[in-house]
Formats: sequence, C-alpha cells, structure tokens
Amino acid sequence: MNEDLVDALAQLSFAVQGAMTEIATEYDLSLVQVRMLGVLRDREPKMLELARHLGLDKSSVSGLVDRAERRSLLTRVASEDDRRSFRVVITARGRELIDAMVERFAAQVEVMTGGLSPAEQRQLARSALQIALADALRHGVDPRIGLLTRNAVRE
Amino acid sequence: MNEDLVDALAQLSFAVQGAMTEIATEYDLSLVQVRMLGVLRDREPKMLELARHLGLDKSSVSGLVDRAERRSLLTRVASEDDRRSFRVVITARGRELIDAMVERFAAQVEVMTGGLSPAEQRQLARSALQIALADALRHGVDPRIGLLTRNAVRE
DNA sequence: TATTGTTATACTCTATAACTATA
DNA sequence: TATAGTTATAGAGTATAACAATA
Repeated sequence: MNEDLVDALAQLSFAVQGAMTEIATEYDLSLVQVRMLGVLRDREPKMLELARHLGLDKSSVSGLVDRAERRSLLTRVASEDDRRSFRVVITARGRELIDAMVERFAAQVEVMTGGLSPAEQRQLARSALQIALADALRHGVDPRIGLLTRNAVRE
Repeated sequence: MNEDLVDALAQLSFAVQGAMTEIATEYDLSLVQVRMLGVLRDREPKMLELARHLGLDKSSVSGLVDRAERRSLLTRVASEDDRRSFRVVITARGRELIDAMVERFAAQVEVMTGGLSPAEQRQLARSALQIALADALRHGVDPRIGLLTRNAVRE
C-alpha cells in the first residue's frame, strides 16, 4: 500500500477534525453536539432516528439532547401520532450557532487549502467526496447525511 | 468558498477517523490511546512532552498513562537527571498492538481509496500532505512528526 | 521560586441493562 | 408482547485548581 497516502489521509483527517474542534470550542460546544445540530438543520427526527444518524445508542442521545435542550439549542416537541415519542427540533438559537460555525469552518478550509491551485482543489473535492460516498455505502448509511456542513441533498 | 470542498473534507475526515476508531475498537482501545501509542513508537517522552504531542493537559495525560500502564502497554521509567520526572516507554506488547493497528489501517485505506486511479491517489496524497504540513506549520508544530499516530501537535 | 507530575473535582460522552409508558 | 424513550450505573476522557516533591 502507498505509505504516503496512508500517512497523508491520517494527517489530513486530524488537521480537519482539529479545525472543527477548535471552532466548536470557540462556541463552547463539543464536536458531537455540533454534529447533532448539523443533523437537525434539515430534519426533525425522533430520538431513535437521531441516534441512528449519529451512530449512537438511544441512551447516549438522551443525554446529548438533555444538555442541548438545557442550553436552548433544541426542543422536544410532542408527536401527535405516537404519545411515547416526539420530534427533536432545533431552535432559532441553535440554528444561529450551527450556521455561524459552518461559516467559520468554511473560512478555515479556505485557509487550509490556500496552497492548492483551483484545479487541485477541485480534484481534491472530487476524490474526497468519492471516498466518503463509497464509505457511506459500505456502511449502509444514507450518504446525504452531512456531518458538519449543510447536508447537501443532491438528489 | 467552494462548498463542495468544505463538505468533502468534513466527510472525508469523518470517514477516516471512523475507520481508525473501528480498528481501535477491535483492539479495545480508544483513538486517543492509539495516538499515544503512535507517539511512543518513536519517542520516550516525559509527561509534559507527551502532553504537548497529544495537545492535552498534563493532568489528562496522567490518567491516560495510568490506564495504559495498567494494561501493560507502557511503563514509567525513572529519569536519571531529574528525580521529579520519568520517561514514558512503550512495552513490547504495546508495540505489537500499535504495529498491528497501523497495518490494519493501511489495508483499510487501500479499500477506501480503491475507487481512485493510481494518478488520483498520488494527487490526493500530495494535496493532503501539503494541507497537513501547512496546518502543522501554522500551529507552530514540528512538521516532521507525521504518520497516522505521529500526529501534528497543537500548542 | 519555578517546574514536574499527581490528585480532587466536575463535566461530557458512551454503552448496557433495567425501567416506564404507550402501542 | 413490542417499541420509544429515560434512568441507573459504570467507565473513559477532558480541564482547572490545588497539591507534593524536587530543582
């Protein structure tokens, strides 16, 4: 296997996650809270759906939602059809935060990729997306589920 | 900013980190424990140096080292020069583990990048390394430390 | 006094198992 | 019985502040 590629992908992933974590920290949030808000930008899932989106156990999500609700980033809204469940809905404040963080992240990506030519940037985007897409499929996951950035719903 | 690139890098980083985490889990380790073992492959740092390598507070590293030592993955070896401190040294067992995990990770990268042509793989490695390198420099970090576990350090 | 490392404390995040309420 | 969600419990990981031992 191409050692350089292994090394490069590992390092790149730490650099990108590091940037995300720094930005999350600026807003006093953890990375998983940011991911959750990212999911909630485009969806109003029930708890189990949210757990599946995040790849976590429902009990873990109970706590995540508790803490986010305490900070008024989202609310639990009763379901009409099933009185056991409800929808998790992002608040205006939560949306403000995630939008601001995504904007900051985009700016940071611009800094990080500034050394690449436009053609290299396009090629990088293509390759990265292809890898991520194939990986999502291999894991039987909805590949439209974005993580941080707006969930590019490319039908 | 190129929305696609932002999205692609975020998703790629989660895919790569997910692969690493899966492999770590196979060995019943956390990602941070794997990173620590990676650092210790090439170094016998004191606690503060290790903390700097991992970007963590010294108190956090105390706990990490405790748990790893309990599992015989590393040992604390007394310093001759300074009786307050010691060196953190990976054990044969710890080295076996990290070597096996890195090998597994390389195989996984091969799977993940299988859809790219050799030329695309080379280009991806070039771009990713350049980004990681520039990022390390921006963070005032020794860019020689690389490799999966040889992570860039954030001060 | 300054530095190295640990400990006390307090959170977040995570999973498993047991539980409640509803279907 | 089965499902949606919470709670009890346990443990890892993290930081801050206070501490001990050594420099």
